[in-house]
Amino acid sequence: MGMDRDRPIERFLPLRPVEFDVLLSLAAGERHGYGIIQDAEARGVTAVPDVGTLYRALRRMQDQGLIGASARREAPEAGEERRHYYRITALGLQVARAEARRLAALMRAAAASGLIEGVAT
Amino acid sequence: MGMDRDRPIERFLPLRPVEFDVLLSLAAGERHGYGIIQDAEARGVTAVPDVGTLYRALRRMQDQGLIGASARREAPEAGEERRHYYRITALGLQVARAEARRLAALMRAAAASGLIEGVAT
DNA sequence: GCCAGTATATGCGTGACGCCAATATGCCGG
DNA sequence: CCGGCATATTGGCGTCACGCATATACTGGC
Repeated sequence: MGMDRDRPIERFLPLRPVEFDVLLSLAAGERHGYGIIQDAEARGVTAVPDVGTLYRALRRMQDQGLIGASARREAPEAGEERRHYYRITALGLQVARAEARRLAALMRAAAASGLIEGVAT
Repeated sequence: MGMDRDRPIERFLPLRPVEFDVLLSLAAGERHGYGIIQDAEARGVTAVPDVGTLYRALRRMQDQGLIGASARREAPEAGEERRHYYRITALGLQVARAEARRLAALMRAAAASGLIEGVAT
């Protein structure tokens, strides 16, 4: 699987934008693909991932062990039969945290360069 | 140049990791390619862009009008003859700010999901 | 019946990526 | 003084991810 026994976390950084979107949504709870897109739409106006990009990213990230299929898939309620639910894995959580740290460092540098003005916490 | 008369800023979002690295370095002042790499190395340990990726991104971003060739190129001091200096453009600054806002929103969502612990401002 | 929304998947062409090698200069140690 | 390391940029090569479009299918409203 190309698992790279050592350096398991940094191997994935920097995450592609769509990948961080996915991990961010799944960190808040189980979601299906379309729900992740709706999350992105609700979060900010700009930069909603393309559907093709999203679904392919989901499969890729599943292969990499960053996310996994949810058990909810096995007991679908009414109206969600078509949905594929995903959950974040322990590895995915570690990677997401590492990426968040990277972005935080970037934001600090951005603030130091005067790139950020009215961005409240 | 494929300028896209309307929606000039959002067109570029989300920036690729290497592109934000570049704009971030140049927002702090003029730099040459290798200097940008050194900036990234100094900033955080992880995720330093590959040289090929960096130099290709520089040319691409110049074509897009995000960065421009510096005037310093015309009057090279001793030891910097080989260097190509770049500066951020007004457009590049706008794009960098928009991306910083996007990332800030992402960080807020990350914090809400408990992804961030010890990340001080 | 049709259009819009929900939900996932795939084909296609372009282009960005990571890795590596080439080129060239300056500097320092042995 | 010569080999190696840091500096500095460029190009080739193969792979892969992207954006766009289309296909499929179900639901609900008008």
